[in-house]
Amino acid sequence: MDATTIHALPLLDRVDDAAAEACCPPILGGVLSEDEAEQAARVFKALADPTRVRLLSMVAASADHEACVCDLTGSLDLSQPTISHHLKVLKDAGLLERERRGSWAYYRLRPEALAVLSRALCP
Amino acid sequence: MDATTIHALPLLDRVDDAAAEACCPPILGGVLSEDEAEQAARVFKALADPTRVRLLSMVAASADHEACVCDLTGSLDLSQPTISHHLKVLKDAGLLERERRGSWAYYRLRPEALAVLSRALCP
DNA sequence: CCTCCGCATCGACGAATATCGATACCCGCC
DNA sequence: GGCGGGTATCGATATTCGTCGATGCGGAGG
Repeated sequence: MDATTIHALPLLDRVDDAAAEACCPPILGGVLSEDEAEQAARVFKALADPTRVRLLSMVAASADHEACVCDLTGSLDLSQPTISHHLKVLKDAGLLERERRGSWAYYRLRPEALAVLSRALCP
Repeated sequence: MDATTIHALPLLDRVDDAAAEACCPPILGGVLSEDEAEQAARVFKALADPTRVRLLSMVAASADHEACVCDLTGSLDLSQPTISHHLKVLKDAGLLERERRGSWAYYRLRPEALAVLSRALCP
């Protein structure tokens, strides 16, 4: 029920240990089923907003690929609830992971997720 | 004005001839500007719908990476105008290109677009 | 020229989404 | 235990989006 542990990236299921050469599973690996398309679209939907793409790039550009929410809210001219909402969307999509450290919340990049997406699109 | 020739992939501008080793320009290549994020999100938005992801995979799985509209409408249990709309979105995003052949319209994959997207996400 | 067929556009409508202010939650600190 | 600062959630609202039926357009064939 809670999306804290379950990320919307079942595409990962296709990437087992022996999938190093299996470059293009989803998009170009035959016609996708209704469910597969739904799962792929869910991740792309998380990237379908300029603010979220920018947030992702900010986290990726930070040290250790992680950033505190307070830093992000200060850089984006949007209200704090809005930033928090976008970060939640990225987290639920499996692109970021959250960790509380003291009073602050840090969001860290999940490079595997981007790798899966990248491989899914390679021609 | 017309989106027939102009595709929404200025990301291609970053991929010049000497960019073979420049693996990750957009997302992970530093903080994106407002405009860059907007352009990236525009392409992702085209992939943010299950029907469109499926259409793309169908075209990609077809011979010569192209498919006739009549084939696609027959496979998706959606009205013909809806399919036509989704194909237009994919075309305007630069992911597909259209060609009239006789009475039929063929949509062909643009592998460069997928390659750009793939490189943009690689970690 | 008229008709049929494949496809695109238009107008409308319901659903989803981005955004905000207000408020609740969590945690270190006094 | 109460306070205060950093985040998340809630409720509301305006905009965007997916879908459809109806209609327009363009080419092939009688």
